[in-house]
Amino acid sequence: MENPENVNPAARDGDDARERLLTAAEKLFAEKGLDGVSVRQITSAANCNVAAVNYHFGGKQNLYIEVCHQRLNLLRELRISRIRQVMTAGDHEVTLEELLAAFAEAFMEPLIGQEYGHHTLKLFIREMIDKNLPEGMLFELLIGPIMEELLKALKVICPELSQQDALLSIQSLAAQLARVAMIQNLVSDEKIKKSPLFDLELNLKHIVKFSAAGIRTYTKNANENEDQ
Amino acid sequence: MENPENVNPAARDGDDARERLLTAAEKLFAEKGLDGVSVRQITSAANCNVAAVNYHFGGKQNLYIEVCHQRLNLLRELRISRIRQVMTAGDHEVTLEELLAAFAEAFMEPLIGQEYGHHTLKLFIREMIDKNLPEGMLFELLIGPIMEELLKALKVICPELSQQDALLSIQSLAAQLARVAMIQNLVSDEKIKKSPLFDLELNLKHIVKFSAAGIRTYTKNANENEDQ
DNA sequence: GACGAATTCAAACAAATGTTTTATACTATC
DNA sequence: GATAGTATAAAACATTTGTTTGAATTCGTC
Repeated sequence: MENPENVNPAARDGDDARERLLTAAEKLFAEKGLDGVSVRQITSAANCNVAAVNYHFGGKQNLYIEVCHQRLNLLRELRISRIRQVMTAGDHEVTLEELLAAFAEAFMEPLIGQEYGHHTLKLFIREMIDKNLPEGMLFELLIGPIMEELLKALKVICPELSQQDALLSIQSLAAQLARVAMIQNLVSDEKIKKSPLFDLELNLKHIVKFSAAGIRTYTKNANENEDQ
Repeated sequence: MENPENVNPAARDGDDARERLLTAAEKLFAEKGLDGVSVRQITSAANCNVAAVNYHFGGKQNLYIEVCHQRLNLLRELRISRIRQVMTAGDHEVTLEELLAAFAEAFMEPLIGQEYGHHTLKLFIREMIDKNLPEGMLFELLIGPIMEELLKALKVICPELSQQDALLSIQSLAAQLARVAMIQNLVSDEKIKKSPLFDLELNLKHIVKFSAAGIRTYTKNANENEDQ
């Protein structure tokens, strides 16, 4: 109490061991997954004892869940706020391409570039392959809310679009974005990365154009019936 | 020896230990990945001694590479032959939708349904996240040749399509298909699976329509310049 | 300064890992 | 039937794993 600014001396620079463990674990788990990292790797990266993980979190798995929880919440808020921001810009009617471009940016931004943002996608892909999180956590905390938000926005712009077609289109969009993020992060060969096909801007432009056309296929003939 | 039909008793039903190891390892590696499976799990599934892996393959990793090699070759031939088959059907001009649908089928078929085909996608996704195969093996044995084949077919149907637009479109298509395969395999919740959004046929129809529209965006205004 | 609680630490735990070793069984050839 | 080469087997190898223990240290509070 004597020091009103730093009541807890360990909190000097957020330097609690618990906090150090979280940041060290976040980076390591994202890189190599739950089973790819040993408790000793984490604790030595966090500069604390092996027992600290069990003391503060009650086990390796709990630490993993805690880390994912933080990351999921952050990611969700980033993306949702970006969608809302575009939809309420207000100076003019939002075009379909603008919405898709904004979502594409919101989708990609946390997944590429940053120090450990680089590995965030890895973490979630890994989670889809071998699940370590509680059932449904990924959907409830991330996928569900974002889909809902994008669906709402899409319906404003394309009112004729049926719920089902909208959802299918959203998933097509997300799939393409995930692929680009994957490639941006995972292709290590530098000379391949220079190829225009791996250029981020080019890919995003393509995906927006490609997907807008796909979506308009549903809006154009909403009352016709064209397939054979 | 006295039995002329089975000169080698171990070969009775292809029951070499080496062969048993390959099939057991294929299934297990696909499910859990290289690091997710222990040598003892493999050998006990193959009904042989722990040392057999090192004796026949010189180590766990070599066995993994051997398994992947087989699987990659099989997958590539399946898909390429399916593309060629459609393109040389010959009774009429192949439409864009027909090609896309054929590729979609060729892409999905080995990834869903079968006993261990179920896990093939897992194996490759895992390989993208943490690489255990020799550098470039995945691209050279699978992705590259298939892209080339599909590119060739696409150019026949859409001669106006530039090489770059064609490649981008192919990747958009593959990304969407990979997502569907992923969901088909990985979503365990049965009541979610019943949702029309997870219906395989519906998704494939959507992807063909959606992607055909996307591709035609490039062919329609090959000489115009429409984006602002 | 002293007390009790919270935290850190070195050490040890049992279990599981990939691989190697050494010995035993098999199989074909002479 | 003996012999060389191949295959299987049980056991031991040295590491590494996540977690627990119990003592030492630090903390806020009186």
